[in-house]
Amino acid sequence: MPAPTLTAFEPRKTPVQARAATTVEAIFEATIQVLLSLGADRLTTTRVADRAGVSVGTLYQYFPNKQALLYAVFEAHMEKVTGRVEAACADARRKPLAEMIREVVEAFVDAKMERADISTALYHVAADVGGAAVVKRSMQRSSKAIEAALETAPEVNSLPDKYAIDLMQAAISGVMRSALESGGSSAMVRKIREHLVLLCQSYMAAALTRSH
Amino acid sequence: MPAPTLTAFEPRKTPVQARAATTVEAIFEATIQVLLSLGADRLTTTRVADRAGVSVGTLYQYFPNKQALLYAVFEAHMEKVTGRVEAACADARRKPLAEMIREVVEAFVDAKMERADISTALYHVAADVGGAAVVKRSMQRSSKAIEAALETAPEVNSLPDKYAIDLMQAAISGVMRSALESGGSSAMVRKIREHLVLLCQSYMAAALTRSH
Amino acid sequence: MPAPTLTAFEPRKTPVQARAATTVEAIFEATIQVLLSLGADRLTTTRVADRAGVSVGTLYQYFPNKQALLYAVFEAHMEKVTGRVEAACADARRKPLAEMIREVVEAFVDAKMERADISTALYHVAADVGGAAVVKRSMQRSSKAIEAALETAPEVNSLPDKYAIDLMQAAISGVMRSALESGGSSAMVRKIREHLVLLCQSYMAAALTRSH
Amino acid sequence: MPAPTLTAFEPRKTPVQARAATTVEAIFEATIQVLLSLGADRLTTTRVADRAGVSVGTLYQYFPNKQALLYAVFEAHMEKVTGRVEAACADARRKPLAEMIREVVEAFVDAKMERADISTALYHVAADVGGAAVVKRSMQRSSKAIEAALETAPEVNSLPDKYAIDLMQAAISGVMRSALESGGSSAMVRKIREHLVLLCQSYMAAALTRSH
DNA sequence: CATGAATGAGGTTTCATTCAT
DNA sequence: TATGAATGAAACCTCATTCAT
Repeated sequence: MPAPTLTAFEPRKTPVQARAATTVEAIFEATIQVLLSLGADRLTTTRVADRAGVSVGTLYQYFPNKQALLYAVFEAHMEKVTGRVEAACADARRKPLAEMIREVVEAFVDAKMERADISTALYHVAADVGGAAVVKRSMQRSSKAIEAALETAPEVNSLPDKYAIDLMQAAISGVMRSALESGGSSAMVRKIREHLVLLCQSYMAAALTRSH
Repeated sequence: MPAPTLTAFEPRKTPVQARAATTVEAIFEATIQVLLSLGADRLTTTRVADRAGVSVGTLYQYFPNKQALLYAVFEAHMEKVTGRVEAACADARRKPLAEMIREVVEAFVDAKMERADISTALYHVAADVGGAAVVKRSMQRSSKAIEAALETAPEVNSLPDKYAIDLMQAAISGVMRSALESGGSSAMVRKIREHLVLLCQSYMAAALTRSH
Repeated sequence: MPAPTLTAFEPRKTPVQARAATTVEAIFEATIQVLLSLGADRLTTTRVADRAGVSVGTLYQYFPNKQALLYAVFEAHMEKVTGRVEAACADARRKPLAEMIREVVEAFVDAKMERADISTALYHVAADVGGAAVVKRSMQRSSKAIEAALETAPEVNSLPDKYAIDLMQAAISGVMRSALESGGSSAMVRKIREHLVLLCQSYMAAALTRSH
Repeated sequence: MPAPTLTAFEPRKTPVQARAATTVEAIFEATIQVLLSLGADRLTTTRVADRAGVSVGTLYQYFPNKQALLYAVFEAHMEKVTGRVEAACADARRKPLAEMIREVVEAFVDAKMERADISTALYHVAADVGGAAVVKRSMQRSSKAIEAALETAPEVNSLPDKYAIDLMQAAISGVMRSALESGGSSAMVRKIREHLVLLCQSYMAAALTRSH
């Protein structure tokens, strides 16, 4: 699986006129619409342009190719989710460990669920677009935020093993992905959210105990 | 993501003759080779046939279309992994809970890692092919096996909440996927395996406690 | 002007079935037809395929891209002309110098004029297709043939300066190109042919005198 | 080769203001730059405008379309070369025939070589742009100048056959083109220049003898 | 006058699939 | 049964040109 060259994805030009900004926004939105209604492999640049009410040419003024477009959309989505997690971490400082973890986990779950449809649609896309790199960056940012929060928890003396946090995140992501892909009801989601909190709490407790 | 019709994927004919079985095997192997060397989106039926040393026409004698081929390959892979987990569950009966979980988790990790390259390559494929259904079936089988094992553990009186086991599996899968996609070293994999055991042990303990 | 990579032009596959040979021939012929009727920059692969009575896909089975097709056509044309010159050289052995030159020059002129339309059409094409390399190879072959012939001329003791023959060829080509592009009448062509002979005879005589 | 309508190529407006003249000059220069760095088929109006530091819109204020631009650039180049030849002819009046021819030929060669890169780049362009007409006009002007010079040569009583001069020019052009396209070293160019003088001297001598 | 965003026809190329041999 | 030539819809992307600002 030859990794796509990331440099090829940079936006072609930055809009200077007001009109252009609107256009880019419309293209973004249209991409998601098409993704949701037709799925990743029936998404074509022409269709996106149509839905956005612009011509293909216009689309290509801002994105050098299809991948760049999808990459940008994916990145924006990840940015939103990561932002939420960071915010939750900031809010949770100095609270007891269990509560802290609950809040962070719930923030993540809620962020994902809020635009569940988009999340699901983007899973399909990420693979063909070098999404791994974006995911990695996001995880690193989240990790940093979580570590910083953990350090302020009253029960925590020393940080856990450096893999522990990443692993926790991967576990959460995996569970959410699984839940989203099997299209669980909202009742189910509530249950999963509950359990995910439990999972993280018990794992963190264990990991911290071990790290003495 | 309009789910592909599953009925369309069934193999066109069952290889009754020895020659046919060989051919199908060759096609399977070739598919994986191409997947690994060229990636999912440069995989074409012609290329697979070439690599397998048969003509495209022959390929289409055994698989009604490209999706069916990929679906079959994916299914076979999942079958292998699931089989391993089931075997581990059978082996672990009556052992103490912690040990039981260790063995099951390690079986899963090892099965995935054994053909890590294939696992990774197939992630890309699963999405376009209705892999979700296969995954679901696999998880259900594993769940059943795990439950059956758990019932024999000395410490366990009552089974945990019915979501707990699925969630544990989803967590494990998620972590493994993340590890594979970021191409971790074997040292890292060992560390992750360790932690994954810890995660599952602590989570199961917590979930069982709760279910009283 | 970044020279096109020549390796990219090699035919994609050699026809093994009889049907295929016909197809390739039809594509060649169609290319020339389109070139003549619409010109180089309105030549599209689709149009060529249509004219050839096959689908575009078929065209691409034999030529990896448009350039490869044009390159092949150009090469075939040069091959024909060069062949004629070589034959003329072989025929002219041992004849007096003036006559020898007359025959070679006339062979070249006649070969070009015989398919004057194609020659003209291909000038446009050669540039975009790395034709320079083909031209060079042709010239080298012709040079060798001419040298070999000259050595048998009774008046010639030593060969002329090594640039002389190439230069003579370039002069002939240039004159023919000019004549073809300005679409001279056949009367004019006859006149030009006559003068070209004179030019070459006098130049060769001078060059040989000098080389003592 | 359907000849483009020449009337469509005339510049849209004559630059009367100083600013405009600068702009046009910049566009000319940019065209050549792009031609040299990217080649004829990656030359786009937008790219030229960018390189020239103006907007596409501005470019279209001075040239009604792409062809007109290229035509103008080509014409300017030919104008320079032709001018040089005319000057050489004027200088050479009354000198002995051999010397006269030497000077004219050398002027032509030197003019071409001075901007060898441009010459080469423009060969590619001329074809798509109706350059034949420009070439023809240039040749006619040169012919006139050469004839006028010849009449003053002491050895010349009557002018040569009316094709002779055109043919000589075509020969020179052909040789230079060939030399430029094969990218000869400067040593080689000197040799070619030498030989070209010889070729023209001997041909003219022969042609004049004949015309009695 | 200059700008540059928008247009969209049209070009090249791919590839899953069929079917005559 | 196996073959592989042929198909052709459909995807991606470019670029000359226009026109509102």
